Amino acid sequence: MSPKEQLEQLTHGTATVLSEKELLTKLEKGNPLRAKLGVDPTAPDIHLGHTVVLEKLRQFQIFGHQAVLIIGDFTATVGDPTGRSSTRPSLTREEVLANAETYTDQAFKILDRELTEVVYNGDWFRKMSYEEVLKLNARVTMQQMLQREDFKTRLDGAKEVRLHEIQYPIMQGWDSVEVRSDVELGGTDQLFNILVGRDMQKSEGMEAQVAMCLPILEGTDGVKKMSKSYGNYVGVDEDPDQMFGKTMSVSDDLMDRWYTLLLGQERNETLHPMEAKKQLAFSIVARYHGEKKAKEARADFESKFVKNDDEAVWPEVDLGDERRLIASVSTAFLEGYDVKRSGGEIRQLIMQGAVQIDGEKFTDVKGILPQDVNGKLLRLDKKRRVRLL
RNA sequence: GGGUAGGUACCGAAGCGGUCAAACGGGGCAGACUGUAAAUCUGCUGGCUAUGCCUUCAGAGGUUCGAAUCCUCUCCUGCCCA
Repeated sequence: MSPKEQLEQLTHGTATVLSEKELLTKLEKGNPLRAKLGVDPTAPDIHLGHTVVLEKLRQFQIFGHQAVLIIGDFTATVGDPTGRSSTRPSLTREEVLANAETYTDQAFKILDRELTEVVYNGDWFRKMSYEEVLKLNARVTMQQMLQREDFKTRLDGAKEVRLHEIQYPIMQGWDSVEVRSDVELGGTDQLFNILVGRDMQKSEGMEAQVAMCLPILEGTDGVKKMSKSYGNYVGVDEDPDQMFGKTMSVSDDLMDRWYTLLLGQERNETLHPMEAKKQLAFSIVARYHGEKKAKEARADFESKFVKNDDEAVWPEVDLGDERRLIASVSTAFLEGYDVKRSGGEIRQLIMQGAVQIDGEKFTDVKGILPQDVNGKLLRLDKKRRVRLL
């Protein structure tokens, strides 16, 4: 493939590339590029948001370039302030290392393990002396740091900004020097950090890396970026049914975003939106679990929510001798869905008629279930039911 | 270091001696409607063995019949000054 063709494919789907011209020049040299991606194992699970950039890195691999995955075991203990409205909690080293392991395992669902160079930035940062740290700090001005939107809003909004937080971009930048990256990938929110990397490399007499930013994927709520801490994520490790279900719950607008960012294609406007969404959900599940599981997930979804099929498979819960409504619903949530609901929440569900058996609503908070419930479906809310034993 | 304003439920923000489990907004959850969409309407949103009981208004003490509200000390943050 010619450098020009590569350039075209590599930049496809990106939000910003600084600069395409530099990237082309690098490609024209004919050597494999070192493509860097830094990840902070602050949470162990990789979700669809991460996959946007991971898939891009995978593309570099396919084209014969060297993927360099930096595990920010050191930076994670600081916490990336990017886009944050408050200081991140610091993680202990143990937590970080544990997270790192599950993280890489999941990342290799997308990347080729054999072709990926994995490094830990603690390897160089832990050895650094204060003197060296100062030297790095001298290369960035306070003004540059303060230009950042996230810091500015926090300062204006009288929110604290801790000094260690401004170290983050500096450290990320230094990573680029250590791994001698030619390109650094990241979300658009990483642009500033990646640019610091360019400065760092230049002042070390290296050729500056190209910054390649990918769009940020919104989470299931359709507003905030997908993130574990916002609880709006779909993890690549989630079971097929959940993946399918979560995708089905997104808004139509968001579906379009997911189509372009995750599948790299546009949604078929001639289809009914729901059908289009089912296809999206199918593709996502198939990518991480295979076509077979995806088909099953779709069939399962349809029997549960479209056909309202009595034969559908629901979690099974044994109530034992318990027949009091509140207690029964509580154990159903806990054992069937691993969800803790307080008595108050359950009372609400009951009063509003969410709790039903065979279409019969139980609206009395002090109510009691019939003695013989064996095999019956207990409806907990719109989306959840359990089969009683 | 000095001055000053503050720390209230998931978040923002009222309350400034009893009627406060704490207004209001956002978020969240649920019901109706639907396509597990959007919009809209409605209800709920500290916990419980629940016409009552228990734990909350930064923390620890204290005053009072009674405190989120008053006093003392401690911790934390903003702003101004140095």
